[in-house]
Amino acid sequence: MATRKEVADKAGVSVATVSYVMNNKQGVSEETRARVWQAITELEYKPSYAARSLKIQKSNNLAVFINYLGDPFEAGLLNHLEERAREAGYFLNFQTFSSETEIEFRHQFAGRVDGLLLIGQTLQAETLQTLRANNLPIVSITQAASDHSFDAIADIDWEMAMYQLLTHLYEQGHRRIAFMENEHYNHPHHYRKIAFVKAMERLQLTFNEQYFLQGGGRLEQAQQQMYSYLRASSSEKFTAFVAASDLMAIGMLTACRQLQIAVPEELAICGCENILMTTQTEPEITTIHYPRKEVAYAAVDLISKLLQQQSAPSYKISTELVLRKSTIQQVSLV
Amino acid sequence: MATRKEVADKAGVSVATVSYVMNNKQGVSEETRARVWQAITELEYKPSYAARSLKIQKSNNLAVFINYLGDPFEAGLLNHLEERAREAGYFLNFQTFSSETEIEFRHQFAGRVDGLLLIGQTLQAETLQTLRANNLPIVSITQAASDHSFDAIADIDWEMAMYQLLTHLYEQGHRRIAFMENEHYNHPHHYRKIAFVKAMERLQLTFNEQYFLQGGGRLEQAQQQMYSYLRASSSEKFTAFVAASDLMAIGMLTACRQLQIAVPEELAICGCENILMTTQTEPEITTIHYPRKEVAYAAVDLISKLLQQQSAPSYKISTELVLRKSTIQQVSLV
DNA sequence: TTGTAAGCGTTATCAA
DNA sequence: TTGATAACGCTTACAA
Repeated sequence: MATRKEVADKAGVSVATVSYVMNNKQGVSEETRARVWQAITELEYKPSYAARSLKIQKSNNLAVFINYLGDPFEAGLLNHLEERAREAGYFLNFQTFSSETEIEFRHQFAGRVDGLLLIGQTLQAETLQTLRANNLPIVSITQAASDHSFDAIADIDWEMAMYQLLTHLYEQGHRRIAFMENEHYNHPHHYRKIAFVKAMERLQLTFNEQYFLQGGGRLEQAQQQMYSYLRASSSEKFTAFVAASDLMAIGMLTACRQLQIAVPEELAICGCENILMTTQTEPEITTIHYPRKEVAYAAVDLISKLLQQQSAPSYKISTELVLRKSTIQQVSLV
Repeated sequence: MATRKEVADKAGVSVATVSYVMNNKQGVSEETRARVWQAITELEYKPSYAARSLKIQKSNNLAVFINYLGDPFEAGLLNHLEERAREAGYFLNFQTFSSETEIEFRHQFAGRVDGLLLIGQTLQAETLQTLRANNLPIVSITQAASDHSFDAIADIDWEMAMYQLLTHLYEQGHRRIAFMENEHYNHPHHYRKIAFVKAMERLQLTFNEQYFLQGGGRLEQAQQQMYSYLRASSSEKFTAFVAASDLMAIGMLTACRQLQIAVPEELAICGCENILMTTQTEPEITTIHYPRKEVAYAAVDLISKLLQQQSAPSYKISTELVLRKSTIQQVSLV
């Protein structure tokens, strides 16, 4: 790799001039500028990121805390995050986050990234403090369950969305509506449970802890839990299930097929997110649409602003229900 | 952020000594070592990555060229890559790669990452040359279609696997076997087509260009192409389809369901990779198992070795077929 | 319009 | 066993 010094020598100027040219500063004569560019091209000179970072105290790297790349919802979000980050000149470091590794984790980022993008995780107070001390702005995509204030949040209006979804089920005649949750509290799914509970209360529907199955956010576990639930003989069964994620909804649907439970006739199932796979199942799955591209772009824009000391108000949009066969019956239950 | 100088002052030693302690060099008295550690802890000192990178000319970052994060196969691979990279002390930069951006792309990495992890892409000769000039080792996960030699490759034995898959179809009575390809040549799917062609020849099965449908690697396109194919009236129809990816196989299955074509009775469908979703469809999909964790770990290990100037021989393992209902009939076609 | 030089926070060589 | 000090390659006053 050619260095700036070599370019300077070749062009017969000082190193400073090379910098001026590289950074498009004005006050350099056209003639010198051309000569310097020529040398740059010939030597295939590329500035050193490390040196530049050290000097300006910026890395142009952003860390993204992910929960599980095997979830298509998250992968889709990351896809768009990366897209937008590139436009903005950032490199992204994807980091799988879990509570077990949180403590060693929190010291990893100072000086290595300029900011953090979370996906609905709940951080320990001390982690938050360390990150703050290192002057790292934090933007969360999707609301975390605990409300420690990040610098900004980009999300949909979950309470509204969940209320709409439950209203739809209510109109279809459902009264006993259960929820497949993700029992890990520091996970974006957890806030969806909170929204579910609020919506149930608002509709004055009864529920208790029995109404919550633990799917762990994973398809396999959701499928297995649903299977157990369906096999357990119980006098009063639920008539509808909301899953905290589409992936879990898909697992539940498979459990129903295995046990020959008709969906939606015997049981309605719906999810959150609207991942592509919900259109490939039989029946297709009713869900809450989560506009991944829009939210991801907003999140990158927010953190860009924060890094330029601009104000960055949180972004929260309303969204739509996607009604599909898994909750729609010809004849209502009522 | 405290710097090394502050630590040195606080501990009453020189900056060099702090470095010795941080890097666990021997030759420092226990007493000084303790004093320095104390200062480090109290000041919450963390070494600066940028400074360190500049000095030792290493970033401990690796770039990963991805094709499409929306494909669960790739996302799964990345999940394991990240896992292993973390153990090895690397941060990963995921970069969506496409031919359109390849030219600007190739200058982005010098000095910013220590090496590259590809996922079956085919690079232009000049890109390869630039990367080489910058002394970046390149390891490819899955074989690229063109055989420019990377420093190492971690993959399964596609030719063997595809031959096994076709043999299975052959034994089920199929003779007219088509392939849903990904027409983008610089993509891992492309090598699977090559393996398919070889296996067809080995089994002495006839085929021509009509035998290839273009699915673009995406579920939506595969579904649509399959739909068109199925609707087009043709005297001689294929009896089996191999898709270059499971995602495309799923799209094809949906097209069949939409047109009420029975799988596997009227048409057999199978894929490659064995993503989780192939167990959630009706019928479940026969596929080639791709051990993502194993291959991903191997790839990170290979690049680690290369970065330590150790020899790193390519890794190629045989794999297994996963037989499921989408290709298995009670009564054979023969 | 261009050059000089200090400094970013490390590592590592050489002395002491 | 420890301390000075010269790089690493860049940015940016300030000087010329």
